[in-house]
Order: sequence, then C-alpha cells, then structure tokens
Amino acid sequence: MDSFKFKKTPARIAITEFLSKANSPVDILQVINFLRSKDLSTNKVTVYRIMEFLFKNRIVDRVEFGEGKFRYEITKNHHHHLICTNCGKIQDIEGDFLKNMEDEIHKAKKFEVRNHSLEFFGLCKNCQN
Amino acid sequence: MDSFKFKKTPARIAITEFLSKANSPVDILQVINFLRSKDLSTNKVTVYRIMEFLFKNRIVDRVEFGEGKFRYEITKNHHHHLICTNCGKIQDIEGDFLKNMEDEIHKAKKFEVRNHSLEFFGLCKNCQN
DNA sequence: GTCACTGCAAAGGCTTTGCATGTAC
DNA sequence: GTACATGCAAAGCCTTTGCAGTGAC
Repeated sequence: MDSFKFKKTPARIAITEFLSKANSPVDILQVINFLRSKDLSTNKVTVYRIMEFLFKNRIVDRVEFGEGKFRYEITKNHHHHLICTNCGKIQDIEGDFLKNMEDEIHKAKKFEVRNHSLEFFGLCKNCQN
Repeated sequence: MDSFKFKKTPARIAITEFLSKANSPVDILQVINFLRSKDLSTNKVTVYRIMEFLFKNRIVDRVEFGEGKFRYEITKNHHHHLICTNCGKIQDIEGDFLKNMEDEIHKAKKFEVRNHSLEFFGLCKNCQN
C-alpha cells in the first residue's frame, strides 16, 4: 500500500528499491555508487536529503557501527546486527530479547525505554580460522 | 598502580582526572571546555590525540549515541547507558545481561562475539511529565 | 640529550544549509 | 501552476595528518 505522501522521483524510487534488496545496512557512498551504476547519477546532497526523508517517514532506519558515519536499512522486524571486525560482514539477528530488561529498567530507574540499539562485534564464521 | 608507560603531561593528567570524575560519557568539546576552565588550554588536536592514546591503552572506552560523534568514558565494569532523548541526560546501567544471548549467537550463527554495544533511548524520570 | 608529546596549519570525511532551477502532481 | 525535489556551491562539524618545536624523563 502506497500510503506515503511523497513525489515518486526516479532517485527516490531507485534508492528505495536498492535498500529493499540490500541485505545489510548501507552507507551513503554505496547508495551513490548504486545510482551511478544505474546511470541515475544523483547529487550527493540529494541523496542525503532522500535518506533524511525516508528516515523521518520511518521507511528506513538509521544505524551506527562505530565507524563515524551512518548506515541505513529498510525498516523491518526488530533485529540486531552481527558485525565482523575482520572482514566487515554484517548479518542480521532477529528477535527482541530485551523486553524483560526494559521492564526491569523501568522499575529500577523510572526510565521509560522507547528504543534501543544493540550490535555485536566479533568474528564471523569465515574469519575465525 | 602506574603500569601505563606514558609521559605524565599536564594535559593528560587533567583529562584523566576529568574523565574519572565524570558520571557520563563526555565528548571532545566538554574536555576542551574543562581544560579551558583550568587554564590549561590545550590544542584541540592534542585533545584528540590524548583521547586516542587513552582509548588504545584501554584507559577509556569510546561510545556512540547516534549523534555523529564519539564520547569517552573511563573504562569500568561492563555497563550500558540510558539516554534521555528529551534532556540528553545519560545514566549508567550496570551488568552484563547478554552472555546467554552471545552463546546462542555462537550456536546459531557460528559468530564469535567479542564485544557488543547496547544503549537504551527513552525518557528519564524528569522528562516523563 | 632523546624520544615522545604538543601546537599550528591544513586537509579529509561526513553531513547540512541556502538559494536558484527543475519537475511531479 | 504550485509546491516540493534537485543541483550546485559553500560551509559546518568532527576528526586526522604532517611537520616543526617543546618538554618529560
């Protein structure tokens, strides 16, 4: 269902498709390179603005992996990431394991959790030797 | 015990003291402002290098809260953070709740977890109305 | 005296802003 | 035609690098 109020420009359509097919969070450069490969060369600033638009409209999530930049992924079921510190591979891990913890936090600290970020860093199967 | 091999310059001493007393992760600007208030005005580049030095020597941890910049805190017992999205207050929450989850990840994905980051965003006691 | 630390200048990477032009509707 | 999207230029942050000078040991 197309409930989003936005103009369907070529760049927005292409970026949304790209993100839908990506199997891990992508950064701005990856988006730009994808657009170039499609001969849709879009100005970098426009890409930033499209990502901001998609983020504000909850079409994408914005994540940070300690790289000093943001990555984006299509909004989907709650999940976390396994990030290989050797090869950079990023895997999803499904599920929300922290409900109990959030209840405990509310009791102990009177802090009302609205969101959380959880990323695991380590070695993927291929990088363990 | 002083097992770290480094020169005890005024800036390093002051920064380490400042971080030891801070009760939440500080950013570079806060460090610089602290040094200014002590009439120890240290060049920004030097502050970055000191933070890098302290981080590499595991004297401080480096964390990211989705702000597009790093924050630093003295290395201490494993803990996570409660970040108020309204007033910016940051609280610690002690404990390592994820050991079981990491074992499950290893079984299910053959991914060897070495580290993780977990931050909770929401409303602190004062900001809930 | 030596080597590591610092300061200054410059630049690099990521991201945002202002304004004029273009385009989806 | 209008309002929103884009492109271009510029700038704003945060951070890093190179090199010469300084200071802790």
